Amino acid sequence: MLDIDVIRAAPEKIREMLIKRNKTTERLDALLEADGEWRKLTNENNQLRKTRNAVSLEIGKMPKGPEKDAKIKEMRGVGDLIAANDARMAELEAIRKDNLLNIPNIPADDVPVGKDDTENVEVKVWGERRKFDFEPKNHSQLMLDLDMVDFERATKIAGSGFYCLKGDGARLERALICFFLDMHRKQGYKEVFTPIVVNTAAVTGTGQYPNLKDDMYHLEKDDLWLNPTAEVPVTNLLQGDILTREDLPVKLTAYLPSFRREVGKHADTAGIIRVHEFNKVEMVRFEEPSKSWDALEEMRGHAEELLQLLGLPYHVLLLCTGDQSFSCAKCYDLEVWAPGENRYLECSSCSNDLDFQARRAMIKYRPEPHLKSEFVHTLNGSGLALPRTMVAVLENYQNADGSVTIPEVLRPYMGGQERIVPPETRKTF
RNA sequence: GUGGAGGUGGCCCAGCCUGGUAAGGCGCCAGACUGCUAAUCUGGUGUCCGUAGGACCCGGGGGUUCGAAUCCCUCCCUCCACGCCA
Repeated sequence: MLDIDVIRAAPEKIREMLIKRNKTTERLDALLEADGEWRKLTNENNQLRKTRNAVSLEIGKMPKGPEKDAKIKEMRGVGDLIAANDARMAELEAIRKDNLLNIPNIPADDVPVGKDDTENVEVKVWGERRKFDFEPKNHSQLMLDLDMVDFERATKIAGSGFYCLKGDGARLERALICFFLDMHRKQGYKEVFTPIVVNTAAVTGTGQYPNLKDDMYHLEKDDLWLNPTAEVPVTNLLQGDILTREDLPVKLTAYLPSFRREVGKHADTAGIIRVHEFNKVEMVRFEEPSKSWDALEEMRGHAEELLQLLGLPYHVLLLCTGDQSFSCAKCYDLEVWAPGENRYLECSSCSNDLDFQARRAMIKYRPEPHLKSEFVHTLNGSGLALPRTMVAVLENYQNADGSVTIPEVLRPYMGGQERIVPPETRKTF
């Protein structure tokens, strides 16, 4: 959520921003109109209340009689006027809030202007793409051949778009999670494990609600949402808090399942690249405003380190204005190379949201004990999304005989195992 | 789920029964004073509209009233006890 004062001061800058982001400006116009009328009525009601407060005090001291009755009657009329204004103001505030909550963050100055994902800018390429002397399989085939996954049975119990890992598939998943969390701990993040369902205040705080509400699973009876990304529960842990400067930076990491309805996105890929439920390890940071840009670069480095230690080639994209998500001011995507797919797969997004989420979730800090509290800056980055990392591991580390070599950094988490090999006999489990 | 207690500025807490427009303390800041960053005294320390000034704020929402922290309804949360339970 943007600062209404900033919008009032320079509405034309906000208009330009929306156009750069490839968004309409209707909401801005509606917001400004509602705000103008709201301010007018606010002043009007302030005057009416002032009168009523003074007269009410007099009434309390007056003796019974026609004079007192007349005053009471007069004040009853004033009360009606106030109530009428209040009703209109409530409407205006709802309009204002609805529009304010639906206006995206302002892209940082160094974010390239572009209409969609074709105009993102590649800022870094890391690693050598492996040259295969055989035709590399895609992950789906590998996982089936190695008996690591069962799509049908997952569909049976949950529907299409879900999958069940088994055997070395499940163990590799767990190894990756443990590796990511251990690395983030070394990088200075404190591990948390939060609830996987969150309330509407939480999804509003980080900006998924209302504009992405159709992509989240909603538990109607309890009005709760299934976690769409760990950014939501983890960032909102500090909802409503006022931190001290000594508290900052707060660096948290969490492993959490994430749920996406993926409405309108057809499953263009068989396998586990786009699914309704997937695991993700996330980094979330709360920073002093002056330090958030450095923190973004550092956090991106933390995510990159994981891919480097896994020995997976990747590149880094700086997202353009048209492809940026709603809440962020600047965002890098890390895409890992998947030779079986013959393309890059997005496995991390690292963004600085500035005070956009903090203003929604009321997360503040006091620069000094006597100074007024200010909003913190929030950042989040995946480190990393599991399914696509697993795809990259399997496809990059596959061998001609159909086996997969386990990257060295993961072996301690798999009891020293070095390879995943096809099963000798096929049994149900 | 049942019963009880509770939710008041950054923190603690009074006021509620009996409606009259939020007291006090701690912390922090400024000023005064004093050898002193200590003690003491004075003032400041929530949000909104704003030039002034004013309005609002007692967990959220609604109601009664000229006037609600206070009375009524409703929802949420916390603590304690009991119940149920992985």
